[in-house]
Amino acid sequence: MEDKLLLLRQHFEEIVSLTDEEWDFVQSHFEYKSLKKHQFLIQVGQPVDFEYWIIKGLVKAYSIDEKGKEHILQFAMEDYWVSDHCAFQHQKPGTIFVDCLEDSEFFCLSLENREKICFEVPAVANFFRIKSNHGYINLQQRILSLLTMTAESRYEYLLNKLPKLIQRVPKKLIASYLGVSRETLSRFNS
Amino acid sequence: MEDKLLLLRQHFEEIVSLTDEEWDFVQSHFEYKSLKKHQFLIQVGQPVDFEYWIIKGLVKAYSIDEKGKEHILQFAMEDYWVSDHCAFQHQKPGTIFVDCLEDSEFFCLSLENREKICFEVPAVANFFRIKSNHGYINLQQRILSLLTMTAESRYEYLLNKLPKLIQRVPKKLIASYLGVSRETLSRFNS
DNA sequence: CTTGAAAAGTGATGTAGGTCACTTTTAGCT
DNA sequence: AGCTAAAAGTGACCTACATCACTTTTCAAG
Repeated sequence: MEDKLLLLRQHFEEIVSLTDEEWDFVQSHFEYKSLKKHQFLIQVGQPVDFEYWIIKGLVKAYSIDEKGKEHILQFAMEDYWVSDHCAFQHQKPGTIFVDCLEDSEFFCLSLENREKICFEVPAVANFFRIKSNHGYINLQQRILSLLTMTAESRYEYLLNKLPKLIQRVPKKLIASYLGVSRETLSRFNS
Repeated sequence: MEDKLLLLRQHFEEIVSLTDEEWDFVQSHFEYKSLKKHQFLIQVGQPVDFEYWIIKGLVKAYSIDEKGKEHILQFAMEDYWVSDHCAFQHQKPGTIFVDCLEDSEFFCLSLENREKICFEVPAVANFFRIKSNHGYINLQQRILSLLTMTAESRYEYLLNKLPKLIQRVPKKLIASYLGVSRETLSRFNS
């Protein structure tokens, strides 16, 4: 476990500096969790008690429309944060599903604990501020890509940006992330 | 000007508490700017020295594709923050345009000053953290709407969510925000 | 190594929404 | 009030992509 916590510390220290005492305080507010492939981290209608930092593994966050079709909001793997941020922030029931595409391990942070460490250790508030800002920028890029690009160029773009991801995820899920049908995506390569 | 700064303080205090001394310190790091309709706040290729809190007015943030078509990332009005967050954060040249749809006034915050007040006044770091988180949640919603909804229902959704905005913005810009052509949008009402 | 299920590929056909060209309406300036 | 330019509406036609139905390939579990 120490090695895993060290990874988390490194993740924080990529952005802000923490003293050993600060880190001891911070790390004591995380819980550990591990799940097998196909198990759910978050489900629609269930409480969302945590946001999760992924130690290892791969998950998908998605919602299901009236027709039963899956729409993928995010893939998240090692070193990513994932949650139903909306439900988590407002402590409401989940609005999306998050489940594991591979066996996965997480460090879990409750809202109460997050606010505690943010108000106790300013560097942590700055860490989350900067992280959140990066996330915002990424989503803006994705919106632009949905507005400006064809399905095919969105696919090429993703191939370049996250080649590793494509290896680990079935194409039909990539299609659902790009907002295109499985069949259409399949016709792109050829 | 005092009244305008008071508005800004209220904006901060909706989320965090600040002492008078803290506020004095914080407010001294903002600059005031005012622009007429059609003037640019940010331009592609130009330095992005600030992020802007809108005291009054309305702006659009957009990019222009190879075919010269405009794609609107965001409308922002009173009490909103706006910038080219990506360029601002990395101090790179602008990647989008932001211009005024109405005469507008802003408080401007440089990156240096933002980091200064965030590291000096922890409440401010928490303010931006929480704000940024809200922004992230909004963008996620918009991505979901682009993935799951038809152009028509996205329009209806927007009509319900921001009726005031529709009054102030020409429909062709709404179309560009929704990712639909002007002509198609025009056929929805009828 | 086999086998059953999930994933991927493929053809035929349907449709939401785009594009182009033109008309009508609205709104800002002098 | 009168004029110009931008905005909005509309018809005809086009295309990217969806959907459906089916086949082939891949892969994991016994």
